[in-house]
Amino acid sequence: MPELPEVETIKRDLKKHVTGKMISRIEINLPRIARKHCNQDEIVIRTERRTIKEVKRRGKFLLFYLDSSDILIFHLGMTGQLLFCSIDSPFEIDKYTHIVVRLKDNEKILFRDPRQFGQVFVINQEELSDKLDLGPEPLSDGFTVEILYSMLNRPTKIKSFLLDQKKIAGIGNIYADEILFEAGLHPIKPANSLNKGEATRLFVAIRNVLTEGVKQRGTSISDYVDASGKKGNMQNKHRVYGRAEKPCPRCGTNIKRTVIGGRGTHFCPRCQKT
DNA sequence: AGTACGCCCTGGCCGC
DNA sequence: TGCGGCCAGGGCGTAC
Repeated sequence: MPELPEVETIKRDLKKHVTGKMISRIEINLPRIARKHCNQDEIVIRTERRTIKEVKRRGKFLLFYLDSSDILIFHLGMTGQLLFCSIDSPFEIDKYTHIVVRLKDNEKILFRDPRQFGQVFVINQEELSDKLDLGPEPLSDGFTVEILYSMLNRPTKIKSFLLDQKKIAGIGNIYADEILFEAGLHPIKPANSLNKGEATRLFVAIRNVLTEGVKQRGTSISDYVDASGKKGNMQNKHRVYGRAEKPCPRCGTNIKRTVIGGRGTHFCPRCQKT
């Protein structure tokens, strides 16, 4: 569910609500969510009575910088949600609420995740680049056509390339399909077959589609909601994702669905060239 | 070392 | 109404 635009939306919401606030205690009800990098007891100990200095995003990870040199990190997997809970915006702690981050005045951040693919862990700031192991942020100034072009040096299908977090951080299955439609590139096209012009089109499409996704506050197809529990609007703007056998908005040809790298892939067989 | 696939889970939807 | 089968936006471990 949550790709860069969704995590960015949640980050902006939580930043407003929790920056400068102290974590009284974290409760972890499902150990498997805390299986990576450190165990659940360590997470509890290293976050207790720590103040949240900053909230940031890196790829699809959400980062809470603490007043120690530690960072509390969440990944939402497929169905994860982070809900800010207060007197004004109460949320029920249900069977899918695996983590409760308790703040003062009965405020809380709830982590819900029906499919349990999410993760939580605490690492030191110095371990960040090592433990997350991500490619560049596609919306940052540091990401350029030249950098993108230099990474397109392998015969991997371009769709798989876009999904590889070590290449570019934050693109998931939905935005990958939308980006390739925007760029007019067939998802099976080998990455190293793109010429400079095609790489430029891909670069522009990555920026445009992700920026529009953030502007629309993300895509809500099933589980995704922001930190207030509200749905995004980007699903209404999709041109290929989830539109198999419906007409292409550009040429009218029926959109096709196939499977690439085990993921459902939607494309216009006429507009998108191999 | 790079790439492809099965698998981790649960819920929703479709067809019988 | 019930149930089996299939689908799902992510990432990892394993096998080449």
